[in-house]
Amino acid sequence: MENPANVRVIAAIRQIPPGQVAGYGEVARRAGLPGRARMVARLLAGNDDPDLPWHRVVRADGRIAFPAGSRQHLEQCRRLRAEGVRVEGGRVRGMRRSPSLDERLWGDPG
DNA sequence: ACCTTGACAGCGA
DNA sequence: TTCGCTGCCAAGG
Repeated sequence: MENPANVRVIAAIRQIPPGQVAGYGEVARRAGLPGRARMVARLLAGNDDPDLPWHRVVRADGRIAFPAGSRQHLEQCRRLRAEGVRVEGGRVRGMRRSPSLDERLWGDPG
């Protein structure tokens, strides 16, 4: 990792505790790189560290980014389930979708 | 410099 | 909820 940004992202991914998941954008945000979700994806695509909990990174809607049937998809699903994460139909359950900006600002269900 | 591609995200229909 | 479009950033040809 020559780039400090990449280091931040990797660190953010490592910050994700077992049994929990985070979206790409979420990871980027935590790494102090808002709007760099795709960068996280690129980074993971070229990741070579087996210790990196890449399986805890899913899409914002909780779906696994790999196409169903892919070996990587099975692997991620398998690892998540191994940590007690509920995965159904290639989607992670138990993960609350990020509240809308309005809801977040208003803080009221309306 | 221009266009295409990718483990993405948000909004509207 | 699912599908489609748009916005986004970085890398490769």
